[in-house]
Amino acid sequence: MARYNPKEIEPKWQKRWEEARAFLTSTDRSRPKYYVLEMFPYPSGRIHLGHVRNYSMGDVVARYKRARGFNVLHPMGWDAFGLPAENAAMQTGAHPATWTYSNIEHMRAELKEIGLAIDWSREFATCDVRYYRWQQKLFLDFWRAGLVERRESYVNWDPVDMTVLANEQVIDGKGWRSGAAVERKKLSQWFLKITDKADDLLAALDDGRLMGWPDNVRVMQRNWIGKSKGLRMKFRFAAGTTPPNGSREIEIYTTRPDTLFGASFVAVAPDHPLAQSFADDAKVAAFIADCQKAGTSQEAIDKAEKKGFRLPLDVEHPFIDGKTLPVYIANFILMGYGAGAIFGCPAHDERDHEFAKKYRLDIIPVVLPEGEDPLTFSAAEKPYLGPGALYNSGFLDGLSVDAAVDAAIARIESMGLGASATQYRLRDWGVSRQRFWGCPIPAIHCGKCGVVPVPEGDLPVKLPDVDASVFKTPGNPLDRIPEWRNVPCPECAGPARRETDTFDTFVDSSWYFARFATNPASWDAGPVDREDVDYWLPVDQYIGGVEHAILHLLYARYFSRAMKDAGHLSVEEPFANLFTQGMVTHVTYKDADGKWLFPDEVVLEGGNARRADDGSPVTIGAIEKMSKSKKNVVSPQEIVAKYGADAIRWFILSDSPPERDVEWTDAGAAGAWKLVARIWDTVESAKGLMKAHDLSAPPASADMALRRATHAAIAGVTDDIENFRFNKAIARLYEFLNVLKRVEGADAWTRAEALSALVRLIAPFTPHLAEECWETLGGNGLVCDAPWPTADGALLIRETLNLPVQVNGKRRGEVSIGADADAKAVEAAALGDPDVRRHLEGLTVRKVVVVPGRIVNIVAN
RNA sequence: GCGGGCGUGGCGGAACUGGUAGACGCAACGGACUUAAAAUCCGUCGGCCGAAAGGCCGUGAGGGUUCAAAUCCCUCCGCCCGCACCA
Repeated sequence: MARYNPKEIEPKWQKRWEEARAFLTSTDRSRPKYYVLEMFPYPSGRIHLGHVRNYSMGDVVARYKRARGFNVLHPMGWDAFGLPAENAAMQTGAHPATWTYSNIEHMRAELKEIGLAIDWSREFATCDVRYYRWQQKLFLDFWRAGLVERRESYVNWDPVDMTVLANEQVIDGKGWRSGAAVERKKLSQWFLKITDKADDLLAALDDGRLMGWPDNVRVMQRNWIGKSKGLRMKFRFAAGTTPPNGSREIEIYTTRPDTLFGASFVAVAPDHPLAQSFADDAKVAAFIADCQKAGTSQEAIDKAEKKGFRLPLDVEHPFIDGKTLPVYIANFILMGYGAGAIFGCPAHDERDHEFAKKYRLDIIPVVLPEGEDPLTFSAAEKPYLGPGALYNSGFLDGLSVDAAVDAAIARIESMGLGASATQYRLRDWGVSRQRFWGCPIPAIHCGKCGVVPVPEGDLPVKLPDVDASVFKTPGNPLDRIPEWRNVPCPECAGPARRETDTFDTFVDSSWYFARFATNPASWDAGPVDREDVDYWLPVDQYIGGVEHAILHLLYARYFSRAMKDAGHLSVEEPFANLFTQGMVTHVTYKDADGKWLFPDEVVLEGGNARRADDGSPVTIGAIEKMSKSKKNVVSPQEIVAKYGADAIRWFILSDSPPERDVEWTDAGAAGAWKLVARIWDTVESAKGLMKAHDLSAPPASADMALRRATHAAIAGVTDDIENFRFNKAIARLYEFLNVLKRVEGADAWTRAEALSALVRLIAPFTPHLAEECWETLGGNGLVCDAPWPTADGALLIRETLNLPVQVNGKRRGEVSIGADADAKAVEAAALGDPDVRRHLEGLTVRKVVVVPGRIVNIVAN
């Protein structure tokens, strides 16, 4: 018997697929469509096992759906703009484009080795002019449609990467890439008005449009959007107190207008115009500076004391004549949320309580918890946040919290002091980045005409050709290329300059799925082909890491809405079903000096580990996500070279449920390789068996036990793939294989049927092996074109059942009985079973529960 | 702090959503083949008692509902993820 050699067999079939153009997207629109998409990779240079897991899952779905007769779109491309290319340029002196495209070359070859059923004719990189020119066009469309805004704002400035970060890219006060402490800086920025769509982005999470999304992702997005309903209202300054800016009143936002009678102060953010208007006062300026200096890191926030600065201002209480409240600048008020100002009710808010205690302000309880005595109840020690009845509250007395909220809003509205308002935590999406390696924002700044869009006829705005040496200087090289930057104004033809900001790369990845859906023949005619995208979208199955639960997925959802508004799409939700897969983990190793070691620097012996070179002891550490810094990485190339792509695909899907983390182990990979060899041995000994039999109708002599196992495997694997339970599908295939081995004496026809099914069932997981087996057995054509096997329902129904019998809930015996036996017959059989009778000795049967087809329980005492 | 999730053999995990707990794989152990090893094949593999048949216990802990609980309810304990001064 020839040993299975993946090194020869896998490239052979990859070549055959390519020659047969097996995975080109069909234009046949008579069949139902199925669009499978995995989040496209950033071309960092190498494929890692996380990619392999992601793309293997998508490939199983794609191949399975093809076999089920769907017209499948399964594309691949590159999220190719971004900082690492510029960092590489700085370090190695290679131009970002050179670096990026050479990485793509390399990674494409690596992906092809995995044997993915991808239509490579639709491949593109987001840094291709052919792609990003249409992104510029989309932006101009959005601009025209009023979805774009340019405004001055404080931005999160990453001093190491020298760029602006979105709020979402600031993690614990640090830049998500550089890890540097983020600073605040005021800049003119381009914004996409995602908050205009906040309501619909939120509504779709719950109204059934995203039923195919995991709950946790929907929850995360809901929290991120952070809708709250409340009241925007004004407090008038008390007579004799006026701020330097001359304003008469201050606007605040609250979700607890019911607690207005418990108000004891008003506070504004350090950035608030009111606070800023006192900036000439050295003490105020010092306080504000102090607030801004305080880090935004997690630790800083946790430790930060509530601090306030008492302004020489008071406001009138809206409901209580003659009562005034002091006004503070407070460090815990955020300018970016609500009105950047609040009223404080210390009795019913944690932060206000802390603040009031520090500055000895009144703590007036106005909500009485049920069962408390109004005369003795106090919130002096800690604020009360729960429900109750209003008291100490004039016209609100006796109302519930909810009713009081409404009543207070109504009163403020009738007084002309404010109106109910909805607030979102979500901010508009700042898309400007001060980087070279991104899509240029198509705008021109003219001293006379202001900010002017680049005329569509002048698109694309291409990145200039630059020498790689320009990246040695920090900052944005686009600022330093006058011949690119200086252009005539498109409106007045006077001297003007180009926008030198480029788009956040999340813009690039917000519409790539629509581009893939467009036939490449139409790629130069527009961003998308309307007919194509209307046919293919939404993506039927999107697969990727949960780390994109908020940013990428929210932006893409927004972009679909914007594209719909601009007339490019018909769907607002781009991804009908989302699957978030777990990470690939591996044990970590450290040597005696505490240095991380690569797995291949370590030798394992029993439960111990030593260094491969000098034999010194190694500590086996935690199982963690594979990362370069911890060196617990295994390269897919090595595994492919050792065991082949099929084994790697099989193992990475077999060991854990796909949504959970999977631990990569050498033993597991070796086990998968054994499985490949085992299937091959089984098939090779049955060479030509399929060709020798007409499988359309079973002969009378067919082995029923094997036929049942075959059809149970078909039904089970089908169900498991449909439900993304790849680990269970694989377990069933092992079971089936075990049966196949046990019944080696079965007749040839039934064995042919079994193997024909087996090979098609493994094809989505181990496609090369499946092709080789299919050919060996004498199947027609390629197995990737073969129809999915169908289970014969009649063979799934057992004629006789083995029913367990319990006595008082404990299993005591088993009866074999016809599947059609009625409850009486089952009961009689159960009571007649010798094992059962033994356990019933001396007892009186009180009740017999028969669960049809499942179990019998006899209650006796 | 708020929100979400999870706890099952030595390990990854099954258990048809209340019906035989531990499928399948990995590891381990025993055996066959071999000069030997690798590979392969056969077998054992939750704990305790027992020679065996069999019995008792067992799904983080404790309680409850039910003929029947890993699954539902309550109270704890532990772990993971997301958000976090959002008024």
